[in-house]
Amino acid sequence: MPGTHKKRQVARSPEALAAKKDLILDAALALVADEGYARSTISRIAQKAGIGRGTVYWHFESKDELFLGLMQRELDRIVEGMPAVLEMDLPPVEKFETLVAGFFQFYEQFGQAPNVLKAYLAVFTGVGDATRDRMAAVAAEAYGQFNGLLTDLLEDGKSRGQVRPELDSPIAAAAVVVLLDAMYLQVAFGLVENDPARLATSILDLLGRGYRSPEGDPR
Amino acid sequence: MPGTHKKRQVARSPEALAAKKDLILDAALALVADEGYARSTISRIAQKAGIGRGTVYWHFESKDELFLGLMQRELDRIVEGMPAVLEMDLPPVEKFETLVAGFFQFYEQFGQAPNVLKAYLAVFTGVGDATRDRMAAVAAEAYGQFNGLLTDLLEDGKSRGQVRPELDSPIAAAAVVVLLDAMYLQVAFGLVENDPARLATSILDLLGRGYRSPEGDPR
DNA sequence: CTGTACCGACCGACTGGTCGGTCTTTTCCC
DNA sequence: GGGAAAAGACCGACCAGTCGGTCGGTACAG
Repeated sequence: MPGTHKKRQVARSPEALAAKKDLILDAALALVADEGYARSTISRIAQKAGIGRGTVYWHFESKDELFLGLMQRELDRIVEGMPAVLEMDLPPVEKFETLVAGFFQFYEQFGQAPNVLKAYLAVFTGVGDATRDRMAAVAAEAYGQFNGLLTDLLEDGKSRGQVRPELDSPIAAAAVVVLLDAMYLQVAFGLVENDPARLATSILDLLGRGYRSPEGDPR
Repeated sequence: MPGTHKKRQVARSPEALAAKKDLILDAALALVADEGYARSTISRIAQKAGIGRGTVYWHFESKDELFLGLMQRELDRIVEGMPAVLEMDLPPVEKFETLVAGFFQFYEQFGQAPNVLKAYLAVFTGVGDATRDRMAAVAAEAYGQFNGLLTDLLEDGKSRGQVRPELDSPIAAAAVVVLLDAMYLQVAFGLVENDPARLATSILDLLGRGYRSPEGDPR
């Protein structure tokens, strides 16, 4: 079918609606990623999405609402892939590390890991207080899920002698989640000059075996 | 000397100048800590400092310059106390952990750790690109110093058998620095509901001994 | 009188959000 | 079927308000 020109999309269906919303969110993400929240005005988001200013407000109640939706969408994507790892036929510690490695890879898939991270942070700090609380709640839920999986794996690992029995699993899992995600913030802002990949490997090693020599404490 | 009213200070000396600058920085820090960067306007900073709007611009070239100075000042304070720990009569691993613990305590001394952290982050994301780069450079130097000390201590620990010999000290040190500081960001934004103190303890334990059971890998 | 320290009215730029209006698609009545 | 009316999707000029920064001025020390 030649000459299939669709300069004006028809929309109307829920899918098309969602697609348009995605279009706007994509534009917002791209913009905020390399210009920061402050410069990501509605005008420019609309311009980047190739739509009118008012249209943005037709799809989203406010600027804050737009960015809340952005975070929600991205976090949903993270959570989505997590349960698959649990289906794998591996000992718990391996699953644990696979899950963690997957977390590392998550941002890479965007191609521009630092900027994406930066973007979320920029949104998070640039947005109004009430919205920030809601965003935190959304994020906390995603983190809670990840945390729960890791806790279970650590417990499972304990029962198989792979994990130190005296470890407080929920707290340790929380520590791991916090540290992993947080590390990327540092990398994103260029506060550390090390290669992220090497840093990630080192962190996994550090978390797994610790820096202390296993031969007791000479003290 | 009764009736010592000094509604108008004389200043003039470099110390008084610096004191005034500090006054402004204090106001900016307090404001940004509990209102965020976006609401920390020059007007309100001036108001909080009890001075006129124009006066702020007499002491600082621009708003960005003000916040750059703010970050510089606070980071200088962190770095200041670090070498003292090295003088202590302790084995390297203990020094290492003391240093790390001191880092934990640093923010507590403000009384409102989360807000201060949040403030820096808000400044960092709210500020212009050029200023952000300069701030990152300032931060990177402080981090570099901390990192260097930790690396030395790990190396020292290796020579005494307290630290796993195969550990890549500079990378591990970087990982620790990154993780420690970054964790507070998470806590500051309420992304983790755990008690920061317990989390901190768990992290130290995790970094020191790892989650894996020392009895080899059953695999 | 000169230079330092300080002040706050004022300015231009820009922002998030609104609103009247346009064009397209669907619905409905005959 | 056809034509009118309603609904949906979209647009951008406009508004009120805010912000960083300027600038003319005052007070005072030397």
